[in-house]
Order: sequence, then C-alpha cells, then structure tokens
Amino acid sequence: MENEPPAPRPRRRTPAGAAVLREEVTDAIRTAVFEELAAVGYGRLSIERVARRAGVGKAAVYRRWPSKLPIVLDVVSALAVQGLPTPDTGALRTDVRALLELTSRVMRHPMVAQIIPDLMAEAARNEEIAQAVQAAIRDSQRTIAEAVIRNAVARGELPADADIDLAVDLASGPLYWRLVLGRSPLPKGYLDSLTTAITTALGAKES
Amino acid sequence: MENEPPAPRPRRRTPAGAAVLREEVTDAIRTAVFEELAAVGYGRLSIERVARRAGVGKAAVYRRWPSKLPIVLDVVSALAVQGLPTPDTGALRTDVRALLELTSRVMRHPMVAQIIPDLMAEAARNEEIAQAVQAAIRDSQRTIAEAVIRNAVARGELPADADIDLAVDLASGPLYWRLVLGRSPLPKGYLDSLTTAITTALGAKES
DNA sequence: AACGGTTGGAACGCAACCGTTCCGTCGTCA
DNA sequence: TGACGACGGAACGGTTGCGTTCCAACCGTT
Repeated sequence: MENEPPAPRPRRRTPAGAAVLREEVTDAIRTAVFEELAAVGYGRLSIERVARRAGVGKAAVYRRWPSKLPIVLDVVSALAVQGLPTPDTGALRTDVRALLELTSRVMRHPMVAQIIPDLMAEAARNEEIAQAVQAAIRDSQRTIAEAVIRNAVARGELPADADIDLAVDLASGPLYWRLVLGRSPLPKGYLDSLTTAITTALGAKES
Repeated sequence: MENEPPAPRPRRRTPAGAAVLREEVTDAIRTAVFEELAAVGYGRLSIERVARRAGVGKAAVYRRWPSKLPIVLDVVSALAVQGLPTPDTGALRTDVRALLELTSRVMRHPMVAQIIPDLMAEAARNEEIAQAVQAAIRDSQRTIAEAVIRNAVARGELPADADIDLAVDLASGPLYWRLVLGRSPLPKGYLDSLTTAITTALGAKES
C-alpha cells in the first residue's frame, strides 16, 4: 500500500459503461429549478431546495452544474427554444390583436408571471442573466414583430420603414406594466385600444 | 425574588426622558435599507447587513420594526410621498413629451432601475408589497396622467372620455420594457415616436 | 459476469442570519 | 442632576445553505 505510483492515468477507456448521466434526472432538476424560481425567486433559490424538490441528491446537481448561476442560465435559455407562434391572419390589425392576446395570456400564466419579473430584477445586477433573458424574450419577440411587419409591408399596409423597435415595446410594455403592477383583469376594450395605438403608431409614423 | 407580581405596569410615567428613538438613526436605517435593496434585492436583504451598513446595532432596528417586511413597506411608502411634478406646458404633446423624458430619467437612475424590478418581482408573491408598490408608483402616475389629460380636455385637444388607463400604461410600459430589458440607450427619435403614439391613442380613440 | 460511474441519501465543517439578550455609554427630559 | 431608555456592540443558540465527501445500490456496456 505504499509503493503504488499514483497511476499515471492508466488508460481511461471510453467514457464508461452504463454509468452515464441520466437524462431524466437532469430534466427533473431543470423542472425543479423552474418551479423553485417561481416560488422563491433567484435570490432565495438554493441548490439544497432544488435537489429536495427534484427528489435528487445534491451530488447529482453538482455533477452537472458547478453553481447556481449556470443552472438558471441553462433553464432560461431552454425557455427560448420554443418560441411563440407568429400570427398570420392576413391583416395587420388582426395580427397585432392576436399577438397581444397571446402575449397577455402568456404573461398571465402564473409561473411566467412570477419568473419574468424576477429575472428582470436579477438581470439588473447580473450581466449574464441579462443576456440570457434578452435572448430568451426580447430577441424572440423581435423576430415575431419583424415577421408581422414584413407581411404588412408586403400587403401595402405599412410603409417600408416602420419602426420595429417601437412596435415591440408597444406590444409588450403596456401589457407587462399593467398585468404585473396592477394585476387586475384587463378592462373591456383594452386590447382593442392598444391594437389601434400600435397600428396607428406604425402606420402614421411618416405622415 | 419570588413574590414579585409581574408588575401590573406600575405607572409608566410619560413615555420617557431623553430616551426616545433618535430620528437620525431611523433615517440611517431607512437609507441603508434602500441601498441594500438596490444592492442585493429584497430576497437577500438581511437585517444584519442593514444594521451593519447603517452603522447601527441590530437592536436599534428591531426596536423600530418587527421584521424585514414592515421595514421595506415603510421605505417604499416613503418613496411615494415626494411625487413627480406634473408637466404643464400648455399643449398636450409637449406635456406628454416632458412626462416621458422625466419618466425615462427616473427609470435610468441606477438605484431606481435596480429597485423597481425587484419590488415588482416581490409584489408577485407578496400582497402587501404589491399594494405598497401600486400606491407608490401607479397611483401617483395616474394622478399625473389625470392632470395632463384634464388640461388637454379643457383646451379642447382631447375628447372628454380619453382613456386614462391606457395612457398611463403607454407612458410607462414601453419605456420600462425597453430600459430594463434592453438597457441600451434610447434610439434617436424614440421619445418623439412614443409621444405621437400616446397622443394619437388618446385623441383618436372615438374617431 | 464484471466493471465503472451514476444514483439517492447522509453527514461533514463552515459561513451567514435569525431574533434575543446583555452590556457599558450617552443624552435629554423632568 | 438624576433617572430612563436608546445607543453601538458583542454574544447567545438555532436554522439554513454551502460545497464536499462518503456510502451501498443500481444499471448498461463490454
């Protein structure tokens, strides 16, 4: 027991036999992170609780991610994958209206309504989270807005230089502000008025 | 030492001599809470750190507030007191434009930019915070918007039934969404376009 | 059948806060 | 001027989370 040379990396064979990270465990952890994020927020999120919720040993978590931040980045990035469908109803107004309806439904989703504000708050103090959130939310939004506007331009409903940036902010900002801050149901004609405001802002830009 | 009846409040005299809570200490704590809130957020805010930052014993804190939540509610409510000035330039468009400029400046303020998202996130899981934030932000906003619109109606620039709710959301939502999520400087004509969108949405409502 | 690495679970020492209690000091009202 | 009570500071026991390290059990490739 004393003459063993510390084994100069004998030969590590291939990765392994059946001893490989089980995807189901990974998914369980990701789900637990998501739920925990909604329940207590990023600030209070702890690996210990995540593991407990996932029904998993802490070691299983640390085997995959070195710390809290990478896990959250992973989960957030995963959200971006399944983007929202792009409405294509044949007319700008109905496209915008459909988009608003979809957006308001997503923002009302209990889990989303908890997580997004939390991530935005954390993004203000963490550049990596900021980029992940931006990629997951804003970029996908912009893609949708671009498509809707491109279609409208092709139909001659909008001038070619419609302001996409403003459109994106008008389509999400007011809804977010109202739903998160007020948390009251939207007034009756709210989405219609907002639709008018957006289409007018886009079309009347050059007039 | 055994026959002492637990002192039926002998007579407590008046409050006290010079042993009264010192306002400067209270202020120091409030300031520390505010800074700590910006630095680490509500979730991670600890009485211990607040006391340390304020240069104060923990006891001084607990002498004033029983726990974390009341302190924060206190500080948040205090923010509502000094409301923003109401622009009154003599025309709707310039009023709105001034309001947007003011709003964007406030939202850019480093401390505010950190705290508001954080409070909104916490409001999603805490009804008391939600009400405090709503009172501090939304109500004061609405007051300003009402004044601006009332003036415009009096000048005949707007119909009497202009949609105040929508106006409030349009004036804050897009700016917030862009500044917090994008954190890039506003594009050149952004405030102008937004001004147009808002005034149009208000005036064109019934047309 | 054997190997190797993952599995859930328990425990480690360490650190941060919790809310409370006890100091000796200090300032001010009565 | 005396007494009351807040002051900063230190310490209390208890809880929680950290990141690591063991363990026996399991399982799929070879």
